[in-house]
Formats: sequence, structure tokens, C-alpha cells
Amino acid sequence: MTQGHHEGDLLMRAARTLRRRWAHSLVPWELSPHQARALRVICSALEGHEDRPPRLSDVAESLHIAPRSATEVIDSLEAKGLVGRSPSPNDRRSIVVTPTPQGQQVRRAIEQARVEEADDFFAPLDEADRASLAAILRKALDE
Amino acid sequence: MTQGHHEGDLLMRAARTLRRRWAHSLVPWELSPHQARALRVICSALEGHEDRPPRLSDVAESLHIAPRSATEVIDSLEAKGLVGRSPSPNDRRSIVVTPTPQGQQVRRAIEQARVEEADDFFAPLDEADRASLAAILRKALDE
DNA sequence: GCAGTTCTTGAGGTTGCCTCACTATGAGGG
DNA sequence: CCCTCATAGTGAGGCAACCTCAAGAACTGC
Repeated sequence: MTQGHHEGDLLMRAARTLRRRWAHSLVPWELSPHQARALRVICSALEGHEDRPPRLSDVAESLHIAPRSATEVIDSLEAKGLVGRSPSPNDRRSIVVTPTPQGQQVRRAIEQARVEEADDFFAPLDEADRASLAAILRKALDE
Repeated sequence: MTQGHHEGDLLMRAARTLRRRWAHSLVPWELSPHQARALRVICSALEGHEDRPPRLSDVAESLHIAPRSATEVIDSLEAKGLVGRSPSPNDRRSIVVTPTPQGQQVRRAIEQARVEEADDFFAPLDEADRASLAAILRKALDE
């Protein structure tokens, strides 16, 4: 009740700082955050969780956007040569989105930059701090 | 190193959850988050920190947006009768923005809803958790 | 009193989202 | 087999929240 900073405000400020750092780390690839997120979900479907490449509407669902909006993001990634569209063999109505080799490579590089940026942000914290931060956040999120 | 959730992702998820709750709590007043933020900075200038009502460009600076964009937010708040423009007595180039009585009232109500929502979100945490969350975040933010 | 600066705003552009309607395809029943 | 109904992607068009650039008014310093 110190009237200035509740936990909520601190949480938001920390998140904003991290978000800006992450956005900044995308500059070299000329990708916007939402393009990077899309590339991420498109690639990560092939990394174990799912075996099949995602359909356009799967991408939309993962990103919590309308299918129509997923069309746009995928258009932009396709224009940059990072993903490709192909008709689904099972269902000719739908199209599956697969990363190109270049797309996978960019994705890996971005992921690494992301981890580095986070490590940098959390640098002032020791292992115990990080562990209890994670534990507390999980608790608040009810997991 | 559990490969799924670093502290960063948890932090972002928690912030997103809280942001959504706050946005939802604005529904009764038909204000968007950025309108509420603007109302907040306009009102809070009169609550001690500053003694003078803010000029339009002060509002822009507080919100980290271009002055041109502040014009728009203030237009919308003015249309709702929550704030008023008046020419600055000192400098006739500039305009000071002052909350109307209704604006101040709405601001107080919103603030309360905001606090309640945050309390609700952090409900699973006991006092010690909250204190160490705040301490850890402050540490990461280098304060 | 004139040059240069500062404050707001009109005009117009961009991005990331949306809905609605359309086409092509699939699935199920008669 | 055909006919209806649901589903997948996308063109058309719209909206909100940003931006830049330039204009017009008003300050400042010399």
C-alpha cells in the first residue's frame, strides 16, 4: 500500500522493458514482433509437439488472431522467403505453411537472440531469485 | 533449463493476463486502455506530483507518443466530457488539459477497479510472496 | 522587429487487427 | 448420384492507434 508501485505496476514495467528489448533484437532481421511470433509457431510445430506442418487456421489459432489476419502475416513471411504455402494433401480446401530452410535458420537465430536478451535482462538476479520469481509467477497464474 | 518456460515467458504471460483483466475492467466506462492511461496521467498531474495541469505535449511525453497522437486521445476524452482544453495563461501557444469533475470521478472509479483486479490476480500469493516478487522485479529493473 | 524556435493540429500514410461475402472443397443423407 | 450444409482461405473494405510532415500562431533573443 505504498501508493506508488503495486506488484502489478512493477510486473507491467518489467514486461514492457523485456518486450522492448526483444523487439529491438529483431531489428537485424527486419521482422516485426508479430512476424517473429508467426515464424515461431510455424517452425515450432515441426519441432516435436506436432508432426504435421500447421494449416493456416492453426496458425491463426495459435496467434489468437482471425484467419484473415493470419493470411496477412503469412503473406509477409512468404514475401521474405521464410515460409511457403502448399495445398494440404488431405484436404484441398486448406493450405499448410512450412518454413523454408532460410526460415528455419532465421528462426533459430532469433530464438538465440531472444534468450540472450532475456538473460541480459535477468542478469541482476541470482539463481535463487530466478527460481522464486518463476515459482511465484506460476503460483499467481495458477499452474 | 526446462526448455519450455524461462522466466521471461512466464513474466510475459503474467503481464498479458493482468493486462487483459485491466482492459476488461474498463468495459463499464467504454474506455480503451490508452484512453484510460491518458485520463490517468492527466488527472495524476493534479494529485501532488505536479501542481500545474499538463500541457498537451506533457501528456504526449508521459504516454510516450507523438504530440500529434496525444491530440487524438485528448479529442476522444474531450468528446466524452472527461477532460477540457484551455489555453495556457503563460504561453498562448500551448494548451493545458484539465479533467472535468466527471473525469476525476471516472478516474477514481477506474483506479479502484484496477486495484481490485490486481488484488484478484495476485490473490494466490501471500504477503511474503508479494514482497519478494516486488523486490525481485525491482532488482531486475535495476532500481 | 526580425530570425529562429516551439506548440498544436490538418493532411495523409502505415500496421495490425477486424467482419462480411465469395469460391472451392469436403461430408452426410436420401 | 445429387443436394444440402459446414468449413478453409481470401478479396474487399473498415477501424484504431500510431506515425511524419508542413502550416500557422506565438514565444525568445538579439
